[in-house]
Formats: sequence, structure tokens, C-alpha cells
Amino acid sequence: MQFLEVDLLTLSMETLRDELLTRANFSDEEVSGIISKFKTVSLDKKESFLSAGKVSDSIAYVEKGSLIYSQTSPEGDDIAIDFAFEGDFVTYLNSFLSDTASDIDITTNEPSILKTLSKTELYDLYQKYPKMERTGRLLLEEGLAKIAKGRTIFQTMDNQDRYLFLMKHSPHILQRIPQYHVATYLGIKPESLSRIRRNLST
Amino acid sequence: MQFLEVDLLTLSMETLRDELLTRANFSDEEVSGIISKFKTVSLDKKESFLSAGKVSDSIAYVEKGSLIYSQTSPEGDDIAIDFAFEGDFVTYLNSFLSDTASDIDITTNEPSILKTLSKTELYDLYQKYPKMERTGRLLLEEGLAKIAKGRTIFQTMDNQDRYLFLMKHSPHILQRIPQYHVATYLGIKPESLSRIRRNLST
DNA sequence: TTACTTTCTTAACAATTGTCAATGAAAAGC
DNA sequence: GCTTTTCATTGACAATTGTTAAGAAAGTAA
Repeated sequence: MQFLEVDLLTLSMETLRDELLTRANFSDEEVSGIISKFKTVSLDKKESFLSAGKVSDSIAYVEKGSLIYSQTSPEGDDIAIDFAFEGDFVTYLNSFLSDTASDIDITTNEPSILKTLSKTELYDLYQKYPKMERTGRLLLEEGLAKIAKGRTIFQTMDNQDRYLFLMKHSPHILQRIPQYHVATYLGIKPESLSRIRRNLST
Repeated sequence: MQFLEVDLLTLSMETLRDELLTRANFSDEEVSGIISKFKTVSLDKKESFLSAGKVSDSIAYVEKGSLIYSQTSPEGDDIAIDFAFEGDFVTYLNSFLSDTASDIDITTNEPSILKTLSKTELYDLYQKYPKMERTGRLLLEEGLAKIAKGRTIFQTMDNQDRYLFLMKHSPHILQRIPQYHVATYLGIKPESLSRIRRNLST
């Protein structure tokens, strides 16, 4: 059991290493220096990574598991904003960049292993390894393109087409996230999603 | 008239200069070297900056005027995806990053003056001025935070609240963009936006 | 100015979604 | 095993939005 965990961590460490290596030509020592700053955090199901009211002062690389970004409406409903899976970087930029209180929660959807890095440590790394700026820029470019596409989906498709799009392009979301969270993520009520699914199966 | 235009260009040039200066400590020579690579382009109303089917191979800084990102639905309707105003950088990242054909159009909403830079020139600048990576990263961070917020609005607010949000946070859009474009931007039909406006005024 | 085009509003009806309440199924805890 | 909780589905009705078509208002050009 001990060995299994060590294997798992070793494997996961290499994943983050690959992530960094593919985006800039760091030397092995540089990559090790960067990775050594990350801290491993294990969270149970439904544990919080970021709570509304607190400042998002770190980023996390998802080694294993999944997380849900959610916002509580004035009526008290929880609305899913986004999801994160293995290989994703997690933070709430609106809070992170301006050091202001977050209006969203980020909680685990299942037991998860994260590699975290504080904002201070990240900025130290930018200072120490200027090539990191490129890694940061490339990750942000990909993230921006992805989320912009997501917003376009909302503007151009109706509810059923959004669900079909999710089935086609993000089946892992439907497999791993409870359906009522998928519904609010699509901007509709769980009952409406049930109806859409029923219509599709006939 | 000649003088007026020169004044205008000089003024506008300094705007882009400020944009660069505030995000990294470039020397005056560096800023001049960077800015000299931009080309000034004047477009009339409803002229195209990017057409669907073509690759987005340049970025543009909006010196004056406004532009509309739009997508044509399978039914042939034009849907506004985003708008750009003075001070914004314009490109379609999905196409720009992967050199694939764009599925959206970017056209001027009014006569506009743009400062354009080709992808090749931009990457040369990243190479020549490593500090540019930081400028790029910072612009992307702001852009990502902004567009992520926009998507959250879609997921958490109903149509009326989205319109009220736009009134409060982006009144310039309502002042300068035709209402039927604002409607599709909000994900609704122009007739629905009219109804919402009528309900609000009673 | 007049004529023309574009944009915005209105109304009636159809279609979709939300709301509320009840039931069934699946998962979690004991 | 059982019980309890959570989640998904269904149906009836209300509320909202889409559709279609018409006309009013605003903007453009001759």
C-alpha cells in the first residue's frame, strides 16, 4: 500500500513535469527547482479548495480527482460554473489577480490530489525563471481560447444543443459529475435536463 | 484637416505606448521598436477585419471605433459574440493559436482605426524582447478573468438580469451597438429584449 | 425636404422552460 | 442486511421566450 502510493506520486509528479517541459525548454535542474516548490495536498470528497469570501492566493495542479467551481445565488441555489479534472490548473483568477474576496467556491467532487503553489511562490518563480513567463502565457492562451469557446456555446446554441455539445466534446463531465450540477452548468434546471434527455432517447 | 489627422495619430500612438509601458518596464527605445512594427489600418463602417473561413493571423489594437465578433448560425442568423472598443486588443485566439480557419467574423461597427501586428511579427517581438512575454501574459490574465466572468453571468443570471448587468457595467455597449446585436449577444431574440425593456420601464 | 433603408416595438399564438409536488431509483451510512 | 439520504424522473400548471407579421420610429442618402 505504501509502495502503491509512492508509485502514484512518482507518476503524478512526472505528469506535472511533462506539462512544464512541453511548454518551454527548461533544463532538468530547472524543472526540479520549479516542481519542488509545489506542495502535495490530499482532499476528501466535498472538501473546499477555495471558499467564497476568501482570497484565491494559490494555484493548484489537479493530479487526481475532480473539482467543481460553484456560485451561490441570492436565492440560495448552488450553480456550477466550471469543472476541473486531472491535468487542469485550478485557481479563481478574478480573486487571484486583484487580491479580492472570491464570490465562488471550489470544492472537490471526489477524493483528489492537488499540487499547490502560492501566489508568492509563483511570482518568485517568474522572477527566477523568466522562461516561466512563456509557460504562463501559453497556459493562459489555451485557457482563454477554451473558455471563450464555452461562452460562444452559450450565446449561439439552445439548451438541447448545448447538452449534445457536452456529450460530444466533454463526455467525462457527464460520466463523473452529478447530473444536477451539469444542469446548472448548462444554465438550466435539473428537471429541464431530464426532459431534454427523455426527448433525445425517443 | 491634415494636421488634425496627424494629431490624432500622435495621440493614438501614445495610447498604445501607455498600454505597453504600464505592463512592463521597457525603455523608450524598446517601446519605439515595438510600436514601429504596428501598421495603421483605417476601416469604414461594416468592413471586415477577419472573415469566417480565413485564419486569424494578426492582432489589432483598437485606436478608435468599435468592432463586432459574430457567428453565422446554420439557419443563417448573425449572432454577436463579443464587442471591441478603444483600447482593446482584437484577435480570434481559437484560429490564431492553431492556424485553423475561423468560424466567426470580426467587422467594424463604425469607422475605425486599428494598429495591426502580424503573428510572425508578434513572435519575433517575443523573441527579441523577452519582457514582452510578461506583457502578453498580463493582457491574457485580464482577458481571461473578464471573459470567465462573462460566462458566469450567462450561467447564473436570467435574461433580464443579464441586461441589467450590461446596463450597469457596460453602458457603452448599449450606447454604441445596435440593439438587435445586443440581443443576440445576450443570447435572446431582439423581440425579447424589447419586451424586457418595456417591463423595466413600468 | 422627400424617399428609402434600417432598426425597434407591438401583438397573438406556439413552443419551451420554470415551478411545485410526488414517486422511484441509486448511493451512502449504519 | 437494513435504513436513510441523495439524486433523477415525471406530470400539471404557470411563466417566459420564440415565431410571425405588421407597423412605427429612427437613421441615411439623394
